Amino acid sequence: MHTSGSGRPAAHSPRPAAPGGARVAGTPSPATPQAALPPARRVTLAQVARASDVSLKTASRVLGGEPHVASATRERVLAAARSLGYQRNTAASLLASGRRADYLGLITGDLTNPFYAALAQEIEESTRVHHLRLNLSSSGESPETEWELARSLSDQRCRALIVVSSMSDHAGYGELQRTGMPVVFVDRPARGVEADSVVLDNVRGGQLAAEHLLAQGHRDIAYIGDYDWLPTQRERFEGFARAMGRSGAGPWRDLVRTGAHDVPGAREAVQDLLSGARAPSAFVAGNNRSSLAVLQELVSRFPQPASRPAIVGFDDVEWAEVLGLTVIAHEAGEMGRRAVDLVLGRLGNPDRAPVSLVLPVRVIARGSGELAPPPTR
Amino acid sequence: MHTSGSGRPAAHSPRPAAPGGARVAGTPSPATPQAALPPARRVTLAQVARASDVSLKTASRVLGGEPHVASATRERVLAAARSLGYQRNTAASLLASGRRADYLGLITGDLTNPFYAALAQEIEESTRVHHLRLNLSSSGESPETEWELARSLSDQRCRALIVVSSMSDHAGYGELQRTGMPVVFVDRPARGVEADSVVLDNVRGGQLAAEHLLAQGHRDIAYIGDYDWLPTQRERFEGFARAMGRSGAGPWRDLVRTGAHDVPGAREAVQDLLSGARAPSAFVAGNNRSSLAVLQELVSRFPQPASRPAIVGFDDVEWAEVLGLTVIAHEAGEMGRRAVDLVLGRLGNPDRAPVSLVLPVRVIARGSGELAPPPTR
DNA sequence: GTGAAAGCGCTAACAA
DNA sequence: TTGTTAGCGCTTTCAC
Repeated sequence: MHTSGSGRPAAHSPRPAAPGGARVAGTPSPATPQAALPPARRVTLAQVARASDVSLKTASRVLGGEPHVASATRERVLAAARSLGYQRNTAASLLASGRRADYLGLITGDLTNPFYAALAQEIEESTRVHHLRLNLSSSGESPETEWELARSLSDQRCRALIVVSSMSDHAGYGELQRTGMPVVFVDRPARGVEADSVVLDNVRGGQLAAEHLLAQGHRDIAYIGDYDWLPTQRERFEGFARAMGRSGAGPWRDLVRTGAHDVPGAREAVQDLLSGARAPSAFVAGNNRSSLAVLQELVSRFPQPASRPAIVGFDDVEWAEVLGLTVIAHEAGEMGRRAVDLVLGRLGNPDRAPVSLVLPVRVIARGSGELAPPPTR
Repeated sequence: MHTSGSGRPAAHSPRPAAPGGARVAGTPSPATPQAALPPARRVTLAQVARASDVSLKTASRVLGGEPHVASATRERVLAAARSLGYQRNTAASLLASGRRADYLGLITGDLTNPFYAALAQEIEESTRVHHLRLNLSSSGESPETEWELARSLSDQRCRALIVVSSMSDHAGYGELQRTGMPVVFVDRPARGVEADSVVLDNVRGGQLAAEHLLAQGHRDIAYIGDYDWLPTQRERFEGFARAMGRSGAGPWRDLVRTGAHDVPGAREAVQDLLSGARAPSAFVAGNNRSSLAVLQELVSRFPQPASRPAIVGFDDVEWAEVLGLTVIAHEAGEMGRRAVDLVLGRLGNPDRAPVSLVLPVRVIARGSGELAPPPTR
């Protein structure tokens, strides 16, 4: 048996041709070779009809779940379909009927961000309740990829689309809407197109975070934020700036670091701040990645929890509780449910005026945001 | 402006008809009503052909990216397509060509589990490299939902399927394979069907966890595990049991709690153990959910880190480092890449013998697993 | 309750 | 380089 491993793998080896560290267990070929089976030609409705001695149309009725078929006939067709291994050809069905597919499309930016994962999960569940499926895909925050995915979904006659968009202009989506596909924007508002959207009250979130720390007596409050083009980042920062401006806390802008989308990037920003001339006594983290980055850096630099700078994070992720992290929380799940409701509402009433929903945020105090600044001032 | 919120929402209100806590910002209707536009009838290739004064076939060639078209003709068709807002009908295209769609299907069990999220992310990226899209959906660990999704994907003539299966028997997948769609099983092995698979060396993982704690002198080692039907859980437990059995650590089976899939469930199990007659001095957590649950419970019961029971978790999640959690780690990303390689390999060579890959695991020591048992024994 | 014919929008084969 | 013809597998009329 192999050993317990040899350190981290070569990062992203493009095509691991050789098995590398993996153990290959050649499955012994059992006695049922699949070569004996017919070629990859699919069973068609016509074959089922012939086998059960009915017309094509009757077979179609049965397999399409239509009424007005004698139950004896129905059973016969069903049996034939089962024994032949019939699988409906969705493409043909869609083409003939002119209907749209039975799934919603969801384009998100990053599967591994727990916030989007929670959102996707909730959308999935809401979708299922309405007897629709969900086709989830990720743009990797690339506008080009996003548009490609959106086009592809539209070409596939997807029923409706929910998008966490990384595009700065959504005029192109108008083209898709015009073919009868509702589009709902989540987390980031629609720009340049009339469409429904659900977003968070980000301005208020940023403001609450700053005010919470100001109330503890902090003045040197740092802000760690995401990409500057992200509407969520801009709005959260706007709220932060508003509260800081009002507070008279001095030249707070020196302690602002934005543009870091992942944990390593944000961590660098924190390191930079902590080794700067004016070390902050508190941090506002603009999302869950930066929250984690700030925590990692603080924990490693300040072994005693009580002596650490304060921090208010964003997004109430699963690990926030155990780390005693004060956060600006919101309901990702609620956002998902609302998005599905909007999409279905518009499916039922395409001409309804666009709706923009703004969901509330709130502070959850867990200790990290209630630490006082050091007395030596 | 509304206040900062009013506690947690009513859990899963089925259809939030009224706006509730959300602010509705009615978007002012701009001057471009979309009522003036033509109905939702799509532009067809025939219309593009007519508009650019070429045959249907030539238009098809241009829009299908085929060669052997005069560049002047090509431009003319492209221009017409653009100005008419042509969108290819994928269903018709697939039907006529008999090809399969340009995406892989991935069925996973739980979008919000960071392990599966990382897996999906990597599969997405590997897939994109090969100019294919990814259609991700979640079964919610329901075998029925999984099969429905698999059938639907197959009916849509999805190119190939990667599954984190919650079914106990996979014979049904054979039917899908027979129509020419490769199926690869990830994280959980194929049962009852000949198919490629990539899994972790779970037995060894469970064994390493137990041995690590035994080496620190622990004897009262608890095990917190997932659903008993999960192959990963069974194998991890098997490894744990093997190490414990060899160790002569007494009646260790009393300290085993399995069947908890989510954090609250696992947390209950930990509470139960900690208030039992024989409190464990160490924990092995069978996955990242139970790791978090154990940590939450230990942190809340034992304010001093040094006095806490030891813990070795499973899955190297993002928050493990900041919490000093010793884990059994593996490469979820590697698993994803291998799965895509297998799927593409089989696409190129359908008759190749099934391959089973087993990826290695290893211990990452971060402190929580190196705590000694209390001296009072 | 059942069936015949037409055609959804596109591509494959072949011809010109 | 371009066009013609014949379907792909299904659903929709509309008849019986």
